[in-house]
Amino acid sequence: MTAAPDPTTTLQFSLRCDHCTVRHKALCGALSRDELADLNRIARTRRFVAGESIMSAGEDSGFLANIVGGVVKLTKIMADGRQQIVGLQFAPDFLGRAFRKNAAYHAEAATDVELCLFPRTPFESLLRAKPDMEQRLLEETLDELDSAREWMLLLGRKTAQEKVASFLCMIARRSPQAGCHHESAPVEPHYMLPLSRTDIADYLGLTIETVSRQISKLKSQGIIRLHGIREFSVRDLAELTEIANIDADEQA
Amino acid sequence: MTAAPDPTTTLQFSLRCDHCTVRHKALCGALSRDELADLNRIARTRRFVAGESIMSAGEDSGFLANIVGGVVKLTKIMADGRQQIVGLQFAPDFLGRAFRKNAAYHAEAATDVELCLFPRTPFESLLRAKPDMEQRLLEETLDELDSAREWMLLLGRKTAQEKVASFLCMIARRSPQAGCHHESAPVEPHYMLPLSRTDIADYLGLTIETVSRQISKLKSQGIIRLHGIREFSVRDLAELTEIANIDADEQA
DNA sequence: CGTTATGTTGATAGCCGTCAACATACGTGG
DNA sequence: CCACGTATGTTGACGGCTATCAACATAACG
Repeated sequence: MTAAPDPTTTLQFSLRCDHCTVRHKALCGALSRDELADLNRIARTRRFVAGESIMSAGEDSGFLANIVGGVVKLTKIMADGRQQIVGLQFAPDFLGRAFRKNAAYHAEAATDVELCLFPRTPFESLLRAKPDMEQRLLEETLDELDSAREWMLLLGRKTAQEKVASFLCMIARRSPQAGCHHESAPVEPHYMLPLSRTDIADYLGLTIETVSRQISKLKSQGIIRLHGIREFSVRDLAELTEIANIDADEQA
Repeated sequence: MTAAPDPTTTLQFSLRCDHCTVRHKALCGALSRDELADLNRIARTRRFVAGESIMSAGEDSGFLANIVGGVVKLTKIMADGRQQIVGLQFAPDFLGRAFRKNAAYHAEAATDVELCLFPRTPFESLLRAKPDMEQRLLEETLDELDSAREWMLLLGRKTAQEKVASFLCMIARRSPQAGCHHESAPVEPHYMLPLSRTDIADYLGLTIETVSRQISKLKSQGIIRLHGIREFSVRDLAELTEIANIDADEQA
């Protein structure tokens, strides 16, 4: 970790955070420059390769984090091995269970991941001291709760076809390319799948075989196209959305 | 609504809140006596009978609330009528989506319910002004998120038998009688089911027929006893927990 | 006491899980 | 560059779990 210049000497000091790609959207966006310098002093970045475990259920990893890049999956595992992904988090989401040491789930890098790590204790003190930041965390947590409930509807009531279509819609909607509908670009945007078939199955409460079959079916129906195994494009997003049985108001 | 005495005249004024049964556990427990008087001035209580709608998805009810008594179910409904309960809330839980007008789900009284209602705007201002209270809301929201993820595992990966057993365990654990294991009381504690069979099915992602069959099966196996239709007792809670396939650490 | 709502039980069907074979992609060492 | 082994993904056959449809039982209610 490189030490930042003493913030008391000048207001024009530079921080690693200045180059952070998620700086203005993440929790730390609520901080003043001086506060950011304080946070900078306790934070450090770390990379995880795809598949690497970030935190384990029931044990305190000792830190909380911002996701700078990549996708993190949160999983629960039953004694006999059945597994369910209970959350997918993208940059610049916050990672970790504030105010409780033992998370009830595992966190694992779904892709290569870069995190900005904060030791738990000083970060929780900072949260308590900065209501703006705590409020950002509250709003992010409320959004995650809404997403979780959306997924409960999917897990409890949707068919395999609807589940897979819903997943592809979610990926298309959350991808960076989304929204870039150049009139001049007649090509369909390509989306990356951040998960393996096994992970998709664990996210949707299905088996890999069923996931594979439903993807093939959508492909043969001409709704989607596959480009390699981790990339796809959508012919008609409205039609895919319809197959997914997603209400208008649940897209939020 | 009865007006409280002017708090400036004395510190010994009385409030309706003094008699509130959830006062010390709810969000408002974070407030000083004067602040409580402020809240008291904008709050009012209201009763809902079982089945009555409290808030509808996509529209702003204009208020947030504490649950003083009863059970509230949060539901999502698909266009074709399929329904999923995405949350069950008991006193003294907080009800409503702070900082967003349009909740993505309906709230309905599962039993007769008493709420302490707060108009949205002044309550959100109060939240912003009182970090202690906001922090309580954050912690409650984090707990709800944990519960939602717990339920995602159930919906995605558990069998019908495990789902029903898990539900009964949850009721037993959250019931007021829970924990009162008098050595001198040889009778099994009786628990009330706060939901109809239809609601249980919608909570577990099953049909009412399957719920009914699984309950009958547990009864015939001697794991549970039914007393009427809305009351049950458990012969061996450990055995029921085992059937539910609940990990030790997920009971939190 | 009749009527309706709610819950139970049975028969059947269909969706999705399981098991198995095969295909493709990926990595490693010759 | 190719051969090989492993990991990952696809496709097919079959079976079981749970949904569906239906009849009946019980409870709730006027």
